[in-house]
Amino acid sequence: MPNAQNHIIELLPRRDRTRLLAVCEPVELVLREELCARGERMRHVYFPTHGFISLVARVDQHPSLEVGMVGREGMVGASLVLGVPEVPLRALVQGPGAAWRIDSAAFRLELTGSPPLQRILGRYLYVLMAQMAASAACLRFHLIKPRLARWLLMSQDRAHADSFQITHEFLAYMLGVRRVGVTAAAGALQQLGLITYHRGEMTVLDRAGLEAAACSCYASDANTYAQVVA
Amino acid sequence: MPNAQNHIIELLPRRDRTRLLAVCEPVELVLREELCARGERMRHVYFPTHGFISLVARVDQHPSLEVGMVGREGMVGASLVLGVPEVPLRALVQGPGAAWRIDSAAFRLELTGSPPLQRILGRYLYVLMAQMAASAACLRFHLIKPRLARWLLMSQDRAHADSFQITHEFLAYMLGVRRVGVTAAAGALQQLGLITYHRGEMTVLDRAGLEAAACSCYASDANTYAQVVA
DNA sequence: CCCGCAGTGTGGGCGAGCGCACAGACCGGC
DNA sequence: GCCGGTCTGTGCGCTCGCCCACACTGCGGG
Repeated sequence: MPNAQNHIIELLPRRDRTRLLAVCEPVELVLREELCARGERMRHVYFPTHGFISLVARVDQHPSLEVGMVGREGMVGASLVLGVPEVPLRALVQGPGAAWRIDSAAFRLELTGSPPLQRILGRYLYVLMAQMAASAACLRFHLIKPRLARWLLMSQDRAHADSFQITHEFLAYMLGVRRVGVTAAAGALQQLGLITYHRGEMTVLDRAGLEAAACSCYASDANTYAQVVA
Repeated sequence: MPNAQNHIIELLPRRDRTRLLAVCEPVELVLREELCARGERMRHVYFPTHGFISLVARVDQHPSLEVGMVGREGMVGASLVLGVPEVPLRALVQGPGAAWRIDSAAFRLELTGSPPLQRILGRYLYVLMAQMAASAACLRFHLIKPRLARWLLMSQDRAHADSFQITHEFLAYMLGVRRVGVTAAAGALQQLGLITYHRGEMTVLDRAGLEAAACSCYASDANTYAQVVA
C-alpha cells in the first residue's frame, strides 16, 4: 500500500484508503495557482501531500483576507461533504508541492460508500470551522507581529520546510494589513533572530522562539486538530 | 401537522418532520441564557422558533466577538452533524423567544435515519461557514456604523420583531468594539431616523434606510442562504 | 423622596495601522 | 555593465478606534 502522505487519507482504514487512492490522480501544486475561484462550482477536490493552500475571503473591493490554510493535514473542497458544490472562498496555492486530485463526482460516490471517510471529513470540517471562528477573533484582537509569527508557523507545519517563497506584499494580503505593516513586523522578528528573509524567500531559524512570539491562536488551532481529528 | 415555525424543520418532508417533532420538546429561550459554553459537550440541540442566538468566539482575555447568529432559519448545535459533540463557541440568547429542543443522542439517531435532514443540515452548515468567513472580512474592513446596521437587520430578521432589548455595552461585545464606538454609530443611525433607542431597547424605524446604511455583507449573507438552503 | 444604578453622551490623550510617496537594494536580461 | 523591475525600508500626516474619566438621565427600590 502506497504511503499517501496526506493525513486524512492515512487515517482511513486500509480498505477505504485503497479504494479512494484508486480514483486519485497525482497533480502538481504550482505556486499562485488558483484551485478554485470563489462562488465557482468545484470540479475537483484536493488532498495535498506537500505544499499548502490558502483559503481567501473577499468583500467588496477590499483587499483579500486569509481565513484558513490547508496542507497535508486536510483537504480542499470539503464543502462537497456538506452537499454543496460551490465554495465561498478562493483556494490559492501558497506553497508549491503536490496533491491527490479527485473528480468531484467520483469523490461524492466514494464518500457515500465510505462511512469512515464521512466521519473523518466531518471532523476535519469541524476543525476548519473552529479555525475560522478563532481567526476572526485573532484578526480583531491580535497585533501584526504575533499574527505573522503564527502564519509562519502554520506554513512551516504544512509545507514541511523551513523556507518558503513569499513576499511581504503577499503576506499583507493574507493577514489583511498593509505591506508596510508586514515589513515592520518581519523586521522585528528578524532582529530577534527568529527568521531571516531575502527577496521573496523567508526562512524560519528559531521555531521555538517563533512559537513564543506567536499569538495563542497557533497553539489552540493545533490543539483542536489533535483532539478532534487525530 | 403542527406549524413548526422553524425553517429547517419546515423544509423537511412530512414524514421526517413528524418524526423529528415527536422527539422535540418546546422550551423557552430566556434572554442572556447560555445554551452552550465553549468547549463543552452539548446535551441538546435547538431549533429556534422565535428569538435569536449569538455564536460568540473568544481568545485569551480579550472581549468576545460574535461570529454567527441563529434564529428560526437555523439551529444551534449543528456541529453534531459533523460528528463532534463539542462546540468551539458560546451560544448566547440575545433575543428571548422559544425553541424546539432535542436531546443530543436522540438527535443523532434521528439524523442517521433521515437523509433529508442530513441534506438540509449540511447545506445549513455550509451557509454558517460562509457567514463566518464573510464575517471575518467584514470585521476587518468595514466601519462600525455599517456593521451595526447589518447587525440590527440580522436581528430583526431572526427576532421577527422591530424592537429588541439590547444595550450599547452588549452590542460592543458582539461587534468587537468599544461601547463608545457603538454609542457614536447608534447615535448617527438615530439622527438619520433609521432607528430609535432608549435605555436598553432598540427599535428599527426605517428598514429600507437601514439596508442602505448596512455593509454589503447583509445582502450577501441573505443571498447565500436563499440560494443554498431554501 | 432620595439614593443608587444602569444606560447613555462627551471629552482628551494615545497608539496601531492606513494611504501615499519615495529611496535604496538586489536580481535578471539584453 | 547598464537598465528595468521587483522586493524591501523609511518617512509623514491622518483616521479610527483605544483607554480612561466624568457628567447626565431615567427608573426602581428602600
